[in-house]
Amino acid sequence: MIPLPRTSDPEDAFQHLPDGELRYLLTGARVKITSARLTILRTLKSELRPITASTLVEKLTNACDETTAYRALEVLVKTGLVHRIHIDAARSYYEIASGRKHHHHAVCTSCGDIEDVLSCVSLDLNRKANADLKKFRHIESHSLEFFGVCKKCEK
Amino acid sequence: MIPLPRTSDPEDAFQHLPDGELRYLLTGARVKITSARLTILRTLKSELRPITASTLVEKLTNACDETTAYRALEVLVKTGLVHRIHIDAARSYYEIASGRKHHHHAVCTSCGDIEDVLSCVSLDLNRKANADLKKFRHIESHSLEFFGVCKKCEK
DNA sequence: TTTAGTGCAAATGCTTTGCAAGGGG
DNA sequence: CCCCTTGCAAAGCATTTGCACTAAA
Repeated sequence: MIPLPRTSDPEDAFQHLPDGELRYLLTGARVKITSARLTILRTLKSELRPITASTLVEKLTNACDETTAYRALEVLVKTGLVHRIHIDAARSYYEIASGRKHHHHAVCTSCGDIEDVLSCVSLDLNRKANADLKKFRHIESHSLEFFGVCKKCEK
Repeated sequence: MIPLPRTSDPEDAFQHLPDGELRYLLTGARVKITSARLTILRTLKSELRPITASTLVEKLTNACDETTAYRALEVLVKTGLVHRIHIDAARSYYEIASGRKHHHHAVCTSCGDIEDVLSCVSLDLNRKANADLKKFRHIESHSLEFFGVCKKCEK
């Protein structure tokens, strides 16, 4: 069996470009490749935890306007490339979705630090919830956040 | 065995008053009994689902100022008599806590309707999450919300 | 070339704050 | 009587919108 030439891989079309992978993701999501979207994806990818829109804009150091960031985030959330998280009412947090396994978050109620919860605490949660519901036929997703005081703040 | 006289029950001291139970709850929480707090508790108690601060204020029909409602809610959440829920970033939702079992919510992503999830989908969630965490010694609570399109909106 | 994205300014909506007056324990 | 709570007005922030301009496909 002859290996397919590398160029038959659609991802290759982007590999020689900067942000090749991100361009590929945006194309796959059927949205335009713009520098705001690329920069936001690149920034979120480098983050270890979810960040707020204003933190994001700071890190972009004027690569784009705040309004543009909100609009780009909206698009990225809709395409599923970015996840929006609701920890408190004050603001939304964003994290890269692509390439990450389903996970949850533990939030320090004192300093706000966030740690991922990778273990599968949530096996079958949607199905179990569904069994209990009258108004819903299908549950599509869930959000699960844990709260406590982290070790640093405990002291 | 002679039954204790009813007056030995501390709750009785409030039972003959309007909102006796609510007064008892506020006293137990060591906060002042004010008409704003009583009205808010009474209103939330009559609600079938969590409501926003502005919906609450509408229902109070000027029983108190909006600012007072926010301040009262703050106190009630701190005492644990009311739960604050973060479904989206736009606003907080509130529900009576007292007398209700631990439960979660299913939220319609189309119309915003909310149904309680009573079944125990979350057995041992905190402990399981804790086993996975480096930055935390104890997880104290969690929030779990389900999302889907309700039957009405499905059509 | 055509549609979608951008920047800037202004508006919106929820929530908080300052301050003087009022009410609960 | 003292302190906490209230009402009103104004401020604060995160987010959205309108509009003319620019850039992606």
